[in-house]
Amino acid sequence: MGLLEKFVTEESIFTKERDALRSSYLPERLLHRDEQLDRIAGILSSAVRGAAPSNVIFYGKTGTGKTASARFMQKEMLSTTTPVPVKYIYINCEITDTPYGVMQNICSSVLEGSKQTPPPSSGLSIEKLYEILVGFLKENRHILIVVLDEVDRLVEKNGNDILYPLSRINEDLVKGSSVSLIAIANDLHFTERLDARVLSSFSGERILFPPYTSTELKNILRDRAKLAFKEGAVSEGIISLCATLGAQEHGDARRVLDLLRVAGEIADRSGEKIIREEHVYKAKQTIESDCISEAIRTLPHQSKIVMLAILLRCCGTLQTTTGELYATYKALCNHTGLTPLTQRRVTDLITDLEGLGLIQTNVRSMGRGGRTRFMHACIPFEDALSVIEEDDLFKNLKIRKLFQAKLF
DNA sequence: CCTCCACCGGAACTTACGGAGT
DNA sequence: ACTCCGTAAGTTCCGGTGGAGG
Repeated sequence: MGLLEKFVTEESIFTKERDALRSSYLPERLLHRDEQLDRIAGILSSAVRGAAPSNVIFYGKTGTGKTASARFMQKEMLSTTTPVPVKYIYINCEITDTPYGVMQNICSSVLEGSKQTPPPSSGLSIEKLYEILVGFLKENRHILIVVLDEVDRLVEKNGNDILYPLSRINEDLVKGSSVSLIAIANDLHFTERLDARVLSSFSGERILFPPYTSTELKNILRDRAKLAFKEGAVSEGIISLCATLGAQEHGDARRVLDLLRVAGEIADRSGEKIIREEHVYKAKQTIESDCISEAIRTLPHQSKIVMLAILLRCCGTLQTTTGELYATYKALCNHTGLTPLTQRRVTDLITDLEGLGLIQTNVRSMGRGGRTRFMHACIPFEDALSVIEEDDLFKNLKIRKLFQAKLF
């Protein structure tokens, strides 16, 4: 029997619908989001009548159904006949995080199916792209609904550079064409960073997505489990365990679904017919350590060295300061042949590492001793070290020997 | 109350790069 | 061949800043 064959012949606990446990899966109906969907439908309904819907902000923490709701409305919208053609454009600003990228994305979607060639991925000015878009919308009546997911990222990086022109674009358009924005933000204080002029274009249309309660999470899990697993594979106890284990801090449906899916995969691989508690605990561990390894592995070289320096420094003393760290960092650069960055730049890398959850920092004043950032790694030393060692950059560097010899 | 340390962190500027248009 | 464009990464400059010690 071939290596893969046994996985085909062997009975799986999954049905063909195992994707129902992925956060990208769009169910027939979204549980516990009726109120939000009603309001969104109310706002977007003007598009169905051929008028411009107002701009709207969705806000709420991760895994509260914001993206799913936006996608859900997209499906609804596309299955409705409208007097004016409606284009629904989804942009994830985590991926497309530059003003040019957003503008190019919109233009390409709008020009899709027309004779005009879509604008290139670079080379033109943003004003040019704006002209292309306005020009097309003036000649062809269209209602555009642009979803900007993770918009916080875009605003954090570029301020109101792109949101401002987009929220004002209707002033340059003729009757019949319009552009409406759906901004999706994780940060509840997102609006504070917005320009007053941009904010006013959202005129109070804000929809809050509160965290799911544990009962709601269980309903969602049960709903999806029914699709993804064969009957009897998941007990009520497992549903409850996933709901509590996966959502300690807030009701994040994504994480809870991931947990059940991975637990299912673990059970499946060990050839069991039902998911047991130990599979869920194992899944939680797997997900966590995979996250950390992936975060470290994808770090750029310079950040890896900074991370390594923190690990080495913290191993003996539990925490370290920027000054100490920078000295170690420079020593490591010497050993690896990389040119060290300035301390200013390194502090930014430290901030990045904290953002990834790999380290924790806090600034503290020591009076005459100055003010500095104290930091410590919040991941297991050995795990992190072995991931870093995989990098070719450190092939010739005997990290462990250096560490023992205290060469930095 | 003032000083002064050792950094923090905002902002502007520089460099490098890939691509477009002419 | 040359200029212009946007973006990413990094540098330079510099005005803070919390609180122990004088």
